[in-house]
Amino acid sequence: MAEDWTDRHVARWKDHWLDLAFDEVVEGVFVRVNRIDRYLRSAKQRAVAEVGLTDFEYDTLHVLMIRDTPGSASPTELATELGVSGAGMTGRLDGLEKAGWIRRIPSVDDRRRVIVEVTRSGMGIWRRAMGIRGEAENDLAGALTERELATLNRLLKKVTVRSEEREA
Amino acid sequence: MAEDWTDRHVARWKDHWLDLAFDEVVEGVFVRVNRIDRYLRSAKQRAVAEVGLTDFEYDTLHVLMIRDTPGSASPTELATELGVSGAGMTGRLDGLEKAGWIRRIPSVDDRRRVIVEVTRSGMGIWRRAMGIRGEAENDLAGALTERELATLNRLLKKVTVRSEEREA
DNA sequence: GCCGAATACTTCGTCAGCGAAGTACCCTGC
DNA sequence: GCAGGGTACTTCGCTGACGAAGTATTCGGC
Repeated sequence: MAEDWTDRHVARWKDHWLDLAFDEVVEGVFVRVNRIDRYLRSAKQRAVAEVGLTDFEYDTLHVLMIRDTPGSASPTELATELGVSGAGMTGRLDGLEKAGWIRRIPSVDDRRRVIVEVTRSGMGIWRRAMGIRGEAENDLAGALTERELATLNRLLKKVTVRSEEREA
Repeated sequence: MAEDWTDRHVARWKDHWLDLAFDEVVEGVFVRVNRIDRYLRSAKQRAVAEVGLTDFEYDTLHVLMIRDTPGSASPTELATELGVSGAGMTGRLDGLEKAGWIRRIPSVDDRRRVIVEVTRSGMGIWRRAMGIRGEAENDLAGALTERELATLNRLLKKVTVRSEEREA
């Protein structure tokens, strides 16, 4: 197979930094993981721009939708899942609310709380972005056979399982 | 094997969003790629904080070092490789220069140009961060046998090759 | 049943980054 | 040999995010 960016990266590294010990295969795996993630991020950004959302507006709608209670959450929950500060969340929600994609509803049983709910139009625009985004993923996946995809998935899971052990 | 975050994500998705067609394995692969990348990003951030660098300071030193002419580049080259604007690069270099990790040298043969050069202390701090960062990668890689790692690398390369075709 | 601690969210001041405009310089064609 | 266009970097005004402080509400112990 022709060489990719990672091959060139690894080759260059070897030439210049012989003294910093590293395993070529390990380096290759994680650089490629990073390159794929980066590619999909930019594909996502294009999808999202196409329907008229910014990156962070989409992200916020996305975590709001893909949860046990789809389309409804507290600002704090969203902030945690998005890895964003409470203050940042307030700012995001202000924008989304003004655009009409979500609404804030004061909780009746605990008046400190606010419930964030997606609107019909918010759900619509998120779904359109999702569709375009899925195309890019399926296209990439097409580089592998079904058997290869299953193997890849199995091996990646071994890695994520360990990473989640480390996080715990 | 026990379930990971991605398994739960896929299961939840299936329950709530049957109508948005998607392939479980494809979704699994790319969500896991994202989870691994995210884990390594946060591991990197810890490594980098430990030696006293911010994320973007490390990134800048890093692209300055891992190139054909290690430790020397123009601001524009760095900006392109980091995906940052020219203005942003100026700001980063100001900080790095003040901290004594790089210096700006005016080019003699083209006085519009500036050459960014890493200093001895800049190289030292970058290397320390690299070492800690490498430990996290090797630890994750330990979840797989050498044979599995090689297979994973081969399959990932098939995917990156396609992504690079799409980018061209 | 009331006081102090905890919780949920917002406001405020600051920072890194962006795009656009500005400055300085080089190069090409006439 | 100089005018016009391009290049390399910096400055400027603005935006999204952060942490810390502020406001409002609930909870827990006595």
